[in-house]
Formats: sequence, structure tokens, C-alpha cells
Amino acid sequence: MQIAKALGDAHRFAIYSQIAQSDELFCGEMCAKHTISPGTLSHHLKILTELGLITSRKEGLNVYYRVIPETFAAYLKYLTGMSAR
Amino acid sequence: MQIAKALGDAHRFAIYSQIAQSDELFCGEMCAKHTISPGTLSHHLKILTELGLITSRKEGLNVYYRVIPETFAAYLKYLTGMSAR
DNA sequence: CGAGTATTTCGATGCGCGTCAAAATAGTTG
DNA sequence: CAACTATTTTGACGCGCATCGAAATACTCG
Repeated sequence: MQIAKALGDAHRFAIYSQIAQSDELFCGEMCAKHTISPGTLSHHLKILTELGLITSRKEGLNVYYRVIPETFAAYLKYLTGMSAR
Repeated sequence: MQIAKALGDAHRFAIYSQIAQSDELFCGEMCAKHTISPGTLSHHLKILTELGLITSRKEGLNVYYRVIPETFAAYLKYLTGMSAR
């Protein structure tokens, strides 16, 4: 499962978590919270996007990101099924 | 979360999954299923053990591994809580 | 004890990938 | 168009870590 690997990186996990907890936010807000460069942030966001974990919307200069709950729910379901014998 | 990182490695994920699906199994059985050397296998098992994901029991020449469901359940619960809100 | 099998530890190697700086692209505003 | 901000892309670098071979430990059986 690609998602397990994606969330295996501490920063990516934190980024996803942060997006999940606020309805929607843009790169600038995330950059402020994590000690990584804008380039690295964008890199992680791209990976999360490619896996369908998040989606983005451009508005003016900012790009707003939000979680796609279904993808994460499916992942949780997969994990749950795996542990059930 | 250390567990996310541990399960982020494809082999470790597969190993854990394999143990979870059969009550109990020893290194030899796992070695047969994965294309990794015994040394590497042992390395992964050690990591999973240190995180409390699995436990082992020695019987004769073999070391039998089994899952600790509580640890995984707690992880699932943590993930679920993160996605809420 | 000696030979044989299972597993772990050790030391060394290769490379995937997270990281950054800087250039490039996109959009806004005068 | 020029100047400015936000984000992405590019290229290069360094390190963490998975991996292996081989030695070491653990156990069984004659």
C-alpha cells in the first residue's frame, strides 16, 4: 500500500494531519508550522495529492488544500480488514 | 508515530500482515515468502518487536512470532481520531 | 562434544528519498 | 509591462536505512 509509505514520513504525516484538522488551508499556513522549505512542502503535497489523499483548489495567489476523507477511510478499512484474521 | 514509519516499509508491512493472518509462524516460513535474506528478515522483526507490534516465543530451534492486536488497535484508533474533524 | 539447522548480530555497501537553494511559473496589482 | 507574492519545479547533495554476506549465537540430536 502506497499510502502506508506516504504517511510513514513524519513530515507528511504531520502535514496530512494538519490539513485534516482544519477544513482547508494553503501552503503559507503549513510552511509556518513546519520547519521545512516551501519546495519540500510542495513536494510532500504533490505526493499526497497523487495518492488521492488530498486535493487542491487555486484561488488568487494561494492554493488551498483539503483532505479527501474517502481515501483515508478506505485505507483505514483496509487496515482493519488486515488485522481481522 | 513510530508505527506509521515502521509499516511504511513494504517488506515490514507484508511481514506484519503475514503474521496477522496466520496465528503464529516462525522465521523460516516468512523467509520462504519474501525475497529477503534471513538477516534482513530478523532486522525487520526486531523493529516490529520494539514497537510492540509483535511478540515472539522460542520453541526448539524455531522462534515463533505472533501479533499483539492491542498495539495495532490503538494505532487504528489514533488514525481514526485524527481524521475526525 | 561435534555436526547440523535456525536465528541473530556485525560490518560494509548502495541507493532511495527528503532536503535545500535557486530558478521558473502563476497570479495580483498599479 | 513592471514589481511583488505564492507556489512549483529543477538539480544537486547528503544521510538514513534496507540490504547482504558472513560470522556468531542458540538449540537439537547422536
